[in-house]
Amino acid sequence: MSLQETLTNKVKQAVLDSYNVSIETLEFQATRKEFAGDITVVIFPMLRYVKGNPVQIGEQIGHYLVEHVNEVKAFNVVKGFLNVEISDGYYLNFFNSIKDITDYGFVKPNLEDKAIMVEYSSPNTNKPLHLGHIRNNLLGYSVAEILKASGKKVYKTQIINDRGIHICKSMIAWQRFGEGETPESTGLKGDKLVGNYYVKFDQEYKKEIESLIAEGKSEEEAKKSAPILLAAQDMLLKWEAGDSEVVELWKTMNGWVYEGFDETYKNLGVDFDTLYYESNTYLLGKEFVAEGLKSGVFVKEEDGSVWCDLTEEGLDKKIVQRADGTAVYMTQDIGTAIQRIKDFPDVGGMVYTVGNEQDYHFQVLFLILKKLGFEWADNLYHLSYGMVDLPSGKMKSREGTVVDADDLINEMAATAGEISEELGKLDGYSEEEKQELYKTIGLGALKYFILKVDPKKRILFDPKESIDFQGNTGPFIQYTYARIQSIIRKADFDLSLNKEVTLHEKEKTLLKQLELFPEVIQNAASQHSPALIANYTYDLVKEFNSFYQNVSILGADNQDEKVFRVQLSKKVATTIKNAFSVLGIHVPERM
RNA sequence: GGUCGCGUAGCUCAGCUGGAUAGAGCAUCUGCCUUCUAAGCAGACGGUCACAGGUUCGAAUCCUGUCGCGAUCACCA
Repeated sequence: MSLQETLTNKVKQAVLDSYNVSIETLEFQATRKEFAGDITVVIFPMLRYVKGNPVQIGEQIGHYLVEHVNEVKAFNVVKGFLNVEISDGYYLNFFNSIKDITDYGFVKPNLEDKAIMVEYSSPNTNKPLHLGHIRNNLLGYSVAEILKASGKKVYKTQIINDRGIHICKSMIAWQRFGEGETPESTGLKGDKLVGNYYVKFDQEYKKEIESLIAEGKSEEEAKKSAPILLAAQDMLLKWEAGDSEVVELWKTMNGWVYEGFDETYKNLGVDFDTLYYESNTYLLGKEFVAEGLKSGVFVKEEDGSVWCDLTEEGLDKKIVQRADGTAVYMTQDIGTAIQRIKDFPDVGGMVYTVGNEQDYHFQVLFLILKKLGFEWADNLYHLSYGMVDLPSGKMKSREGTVVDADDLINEMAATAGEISEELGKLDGYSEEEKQELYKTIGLGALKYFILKVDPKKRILFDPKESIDFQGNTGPFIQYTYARIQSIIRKADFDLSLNKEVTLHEKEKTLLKQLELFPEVIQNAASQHSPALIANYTYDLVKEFNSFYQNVSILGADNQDEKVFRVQLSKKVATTIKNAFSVLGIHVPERM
């Protein structure tokens, strides 16, 4: 039985004995640090059942607890708050029970349970990844890892938006202006090369519009009739018809992009268990549109377009298939969802990591899947996150106002390198080891910067103000880990705990913080929020540094204390490491 | 206009399933490296929790309205 359960029972008993009333629930909170005590029982809610003065009631319960609960050492009552002091013995026991559990806080997946599929990244294949994708990738990866740590079986996936007019635009521009350029011939990353032609298309398109307007056409007309756009649209038709030359070019250029993406994913440290391509799933979507028509979930308009009427649910009508029979975004998302469950029958729910601009889309998608009768439709979650904006506003690939993912990752490592060089603590490291470390620190700074904020909030990223390496940052936490490793390297004595020690206040605070970790993992999983892990880790590390700076570890008064402090530090380090692992952040041995 | 989200210190963010005097970091200022890594520690300064009502013993937190910012309401994705 946990301490809180014991206290709950005993408080209830105390109230029953003293006032002859039984109460249902109690409210506990951690005692604020300005008061003596560890756990606080809030008396106010009891006043509904127990008539009396909250201070007196608190005193009464406090006395009862001291008498009947071993772990309760003392108490004090401030206003309606009963602050209970817990004995060192309790915390030492707790520490002994977790000391050797290397994955403390994590729950082993129960393979009987249904798995969760987490979708993230899902880029278009016509341009390189940028900071917005980085947020998506980090969030998706981390939420997947958090779900795993909370005891779920997880598949990571993405839907690659590999077909459509956008990729035809890059293709047509490459055909016309590319002169046979390849990643090999230019030394460019494949996604960058293709992205250049996407920009090139836009430039040509704009030129053509201008000259058409000069010839007297209206802007709207010009936008629709620009030859290069018509060529792209024509190419899309050819693609859908299976034109071998177009399909060949499409495969080649997408191949370049995938190679580029893979490199970025590798650098970011994210991975996928299985991939889906839109070009493979939109047809299944159409099948289910036909089925939905039969069952009356959808209706066909006179022009042949197919709709889902969601007005009863307070939403609009939504198109699921065009008049010409071609698939829309919704069609293929329906297909993809169904395909995934077919491929992985153990999946019982899905998480979609997609920006909040698509809130409505997912509301509708989930509703439609439910109407189509899929039971798993109840377990779909849109992990909706805020946009990453620049001071100048939204990032736009075509206008070149993007923060490129690869560039940013490299810049972060470079900055980490500069700081490290200045501090000069890496004697004995080879150049290779140093570069590896700079990458770890740079990525740590970037990932933490993004993951520590609540997913649903938008992030303003100012490229001129570089991401911090001090304070509430990834490197600060990594630094603390490295510090502990340094101590462990020096502690070349027997580390088995013998006698019980008297806890220092800072040690007790650390133990209390460690005690919270399993609960934090569970909360982060149920709320799909890496930010909770980040903030927890920061609090733990802050406490540790205070301990480190105020209490001598290797210079403790006696061997027992020394051993205990090293062990405690070690546990803090592994907890940092584990917490950071679900954020996808590595920790260094030195820095 | 309808719908959804956000609004907390100069800046970036915690806290939001209601509880004590609203917490961190950055920035500014003061101390601390002849003792375990100063990417650190200890402290100072800084708040009408957007605004107005309401519910409650108690509201940053819940409800309603107003204002501001953003998103969305396509036979685009």
